Formats: sequence, structure tokens, C-alpha cells
Amino acid sequence: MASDPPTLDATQLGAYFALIEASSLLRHAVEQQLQDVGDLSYVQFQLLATLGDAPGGSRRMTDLADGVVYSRSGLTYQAQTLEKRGLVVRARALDDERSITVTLTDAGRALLGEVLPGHVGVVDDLLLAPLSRDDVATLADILGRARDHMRRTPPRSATGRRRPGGTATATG
Amino acid sequence: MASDPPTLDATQLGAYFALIEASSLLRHAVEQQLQDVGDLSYVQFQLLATLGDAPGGSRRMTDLADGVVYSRSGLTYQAQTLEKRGLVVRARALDDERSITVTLTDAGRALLGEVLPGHVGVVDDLLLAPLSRDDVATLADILGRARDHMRRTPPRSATGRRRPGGTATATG
DNA sequence: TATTGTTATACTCTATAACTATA
DNA sequence: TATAGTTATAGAGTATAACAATA
Repeated sequence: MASDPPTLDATQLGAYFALIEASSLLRHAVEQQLQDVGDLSYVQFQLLATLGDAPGGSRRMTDLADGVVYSRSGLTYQAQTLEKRGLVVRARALDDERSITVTLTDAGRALLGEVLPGHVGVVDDLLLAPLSRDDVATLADILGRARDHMRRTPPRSATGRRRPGGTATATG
Repeated sequence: MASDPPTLDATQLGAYFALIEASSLLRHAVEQQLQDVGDLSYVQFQLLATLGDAPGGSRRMTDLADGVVYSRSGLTYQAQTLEKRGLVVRARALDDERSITVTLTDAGRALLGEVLPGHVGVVDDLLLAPLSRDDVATLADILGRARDHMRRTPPRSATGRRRPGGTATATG
């Protein structure tokens, strides 16, 4: 009658831990480089890079949030920070008066260009170096599927699995 | 004469982005569960779990830090927090008077047991669900190699790649 | 001198709730 | 009413530097 498998086998654990630790190490190294070279946090870099890929360097706030930030106020905070530094500009959207359009400035694009080579260098040296061409393709495929699945899967706060029994607080 | 490949090809970018986004989504979901059920941050959970795997539930502070925390003061902070909640105990090490041994308490182990099923559930539902058995094994292999490589690779702050040319600050 | 760990401090970031304005 | 975004605020976490104690 038990519906939850309470454990993972060794392989599953290995995949999970490897994912967490590899991404953590990579992210830490990348953050270091971005901070050193561009005085940017990773989130800020992601926002700039997202804008850099967008047509006209513009995106609505809501669209910008996508996979990068998990709360609206957090995005507002970062957008303000970037705007103060002159890396982006915010303006009301033309069609929808509620929306704000965030646009990459020349300075923002320049900084992106300054930071990018080193960024790529870190990813190259740390993540890609020990992997074959096939490995990289396989990794992209598997993790791509996992990511797509996670995107589709809603947070299950009120779903099934809660805590089993008693009180959760462990002392005071 | 160019030594830095300034870009990644589509596959490499795909692998990198998929890694970052998948791990970010997974981590966010797991953090939510840990917070809800055990009032634990991910780092705190990692520390408890590391102790749970250690012989006698004990580790020296330095050893505990390993892949989890990137500064000593950060570890001290977390260890204090966990100790205040009665989840771990700290005591001077027997052999080396400088060292502190951190030990999981019964309450700590209990909380770990309370949190673990849901934790596994999230990993199962979010990461493993869309993957075949082979995918998982492959993922563990590839990311395991990447992680091992990163562990061995020292941070290259003073190494080769710095910023290319002019000033990095983009405005003020 | 090098290592282990703590403290003080300052800062970044995130999230929640209340709020404004437009659709 | 629902959506887009901001503000106020509070809390968690992190890192640096100075410090004490042991090896």
C-alpha cells in the first residue's frame, strides 16, 4: 500500500548528486568571472543575455522573468539595479499600458560583449573540457527533456505528498 | 592568433543552458519542499545529509564544507543555526585541538527522516520521471565526470583569461 | 608559519503583502 | 476581476577581514 518509493537507487542518486554538484561548481565559477570582469551577478547576466537574444533587445518584464527569477519583486529589483547602471531602459509598452518594456542599452550590449568571452571560457574549461562531442549532445538531449518536463510540471504545494506524521519542528 | 573560442556551438549552448535551467528548477522545487516540511534551506539539508552518511554522524567542520559551502564563515553560520535548533552538536576534536567535530543529534536524524521521503519524491517527479533507466545512468556518468573534473580544476582567478581590453565598469 | 574556526560587518538577494493602474 | 508592475519591509545567506588558538 506504500505509494511513495522512499529511496533512490545508486544510479539515480548518482545522477541527482552529480547534477546538483556539477551545476553548483559551474555556477560558482561563472559567478566569480562575471563579478570580476563585469560586476554582474548571475541573474543580472542572465537578464542581459536574454535581452541580447530578444528582437530589438526588448522584452516585457513578465516575459523576462521566465526561467530566471521566481518573484516579480525580485525582477523589479534587478531591473532597477540594471537601469541605475545604464545597462537597460524601462518604458511603458505601446500596446498594453500596464506592461513595461525593458530594453538593452548600448552600454548594456557592450558590457555583455566584454563579459561573454570569459564566460564562455569558464564553461569551456569547466564543463565541456572533459566531455566528448557525443557526451555534450547527449547531455543537451537528456537535460533538455528534463528541463522541459519541469517547466510543464506545476509546483505541487497542495498536491499529494506532504509530511508523513507528527510535528516537523525539531526542537523549539 | 586567437586563442579563445569566443562562442559555443548550438549543442554546447544547449547543454550548458539545459544544465543551468534544469538544476535551477529542480533546486527551487526541492528548496520549497524542504522549507515546507522541515524548515530547512538546501544548504542546511545538505549538511545534515552529509552528516547522516558519515560514520557516527560526525565530521570535522573543514570536511563538512566540501562541496556544500564556499566560505568558512558561511559554514560557521549554518552550523550555529543547526546547533541552535538542536539538530547537530559541536565539540572540539579529540586528536586535533583546533578542529571542531560536528555531530548529528537524534533530533537531526529524525528531521532528516521526516524530510527525506518528500525530497526523494520531488526528485523523482521532476528530474527522473521523464527519463529512462538508461538516460539516468548516462546522465550520472557524464555529469559525474564533469563534476570530478571541476573538483580537480582550481579556480583560475590569476590564470590566463582576464578581460580583453578597456574599462569594465559600464557607466558610473 | 600554516591551519582551524569564530566574529563583526556589510552587502546582496529574495519573498510576501499591500498597493496602484490598466484590461 | 484579473493582470502588470512597484514599494516597503523583513529575513536569509554570503563573503571579507581581523582575530584567537593550536600544530
